[in-house]
Amino acid sequence: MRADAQRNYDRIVEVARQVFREQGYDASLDLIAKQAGVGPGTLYRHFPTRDDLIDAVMQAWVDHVEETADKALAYEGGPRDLLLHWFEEYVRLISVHKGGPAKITGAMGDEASPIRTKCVVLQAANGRVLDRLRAGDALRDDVSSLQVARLVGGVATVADQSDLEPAAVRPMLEVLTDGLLK
Amino acid sequence: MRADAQRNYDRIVEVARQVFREQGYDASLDLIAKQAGVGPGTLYRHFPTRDDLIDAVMQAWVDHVEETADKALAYEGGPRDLLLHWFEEYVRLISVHKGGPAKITGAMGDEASPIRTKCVVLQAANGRVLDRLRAGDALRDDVSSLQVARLVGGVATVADQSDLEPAAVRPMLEVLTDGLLK
DNA sequence: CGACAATACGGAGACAGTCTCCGTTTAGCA
DNA sequence: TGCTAAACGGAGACTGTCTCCGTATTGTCG
Repeated sequence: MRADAQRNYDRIVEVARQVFREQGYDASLDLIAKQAGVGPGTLYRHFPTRDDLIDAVMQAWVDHVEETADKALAYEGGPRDLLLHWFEEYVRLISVHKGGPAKITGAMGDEASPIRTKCVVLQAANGRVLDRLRAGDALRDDVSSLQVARLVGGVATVADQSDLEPAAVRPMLEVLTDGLLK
Repeated sequence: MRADAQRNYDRIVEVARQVFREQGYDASLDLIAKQAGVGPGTLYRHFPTRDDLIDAVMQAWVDHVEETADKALAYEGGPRDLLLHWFEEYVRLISVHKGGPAKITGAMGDEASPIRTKCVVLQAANGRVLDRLRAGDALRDDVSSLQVARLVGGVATVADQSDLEPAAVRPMLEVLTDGLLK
């Protein structure tokens, strides 16, 4: 990539991250281009679709996901607390941006989604935690990791769309936890 | 209301119902106006916001909700089957239109929502079923009916956005059911 | 019946967002 | 330094939302 192209690419991603955080994922892309000091054409050449831009914005986030899963796995305690704690982290992770839960959970399992890579990372992290529980024979065995991701994603989506406090989300996650453990 | 106004109102609702079913709740309103043979001004005078139109479209649906709850309550069997059956019906009810689950579940608890009346009806129906279970001391008592509605709504939202088959939704509802019963 | 408010209509157009095309500019190599 | 491929960026086409206001219709009252 040419130096100027790289410069603009980075600039756009940086601005987009900020704007998405402030206004949600449906912010105007032309506005992002303007704030980044480039024309709309430049933005659309680098990121043909909105999802492509979102994908780029989330790059840093990926590392954070793995780290969070590591921490959750290091947790010493019962299965219920482990799972509940992980679910809370999971919700927090996918809720960094307004509209994020719906976006991510909707793309989960969709092979063709532009943000697929992010979903894979998230699913891998979730799978690691669940496998630990499966190893201890604590998890009911008629649900897949994908289904669990969708269940928790569903709670996060509702919480996001209804502007719920974390305190209001917790009991819902408890229900999930109890429903998932043997 | 003047006769011609009434005529146009009915016409718009009828067309909107069909278009929403085909294209989802974000279909173009000007297009609905055109198909109904009226100007955009007329549509927007009758229905200032999209939600107002959606609300009108859902009027017939309200009756169906109550009826469905009645049927569920008439069910003879264990709490688990009763609850699971009701949840499946609930998901079906709010999934009549693409985007419906998110729309309805997001509005739940929002006093100012234009589709609030619909949510109230739905919550009342849900409350009736849950109260029956509470009477039999079968339901965990740290969750409200609203929280249950959000949990099931979350599953429906994810299913809607990921185009899941009913068969894929069932196990998720089973997890909820098991998590909710004592 | 006819006239006159009151009510309702509807389309032109302002505005905002998406996305593309293409003439212009620039980077980087020879 | 000169050349070419790569990249830029903005004008503008297109689509959807929503409003304003001149025009048309309704229904009532003398």
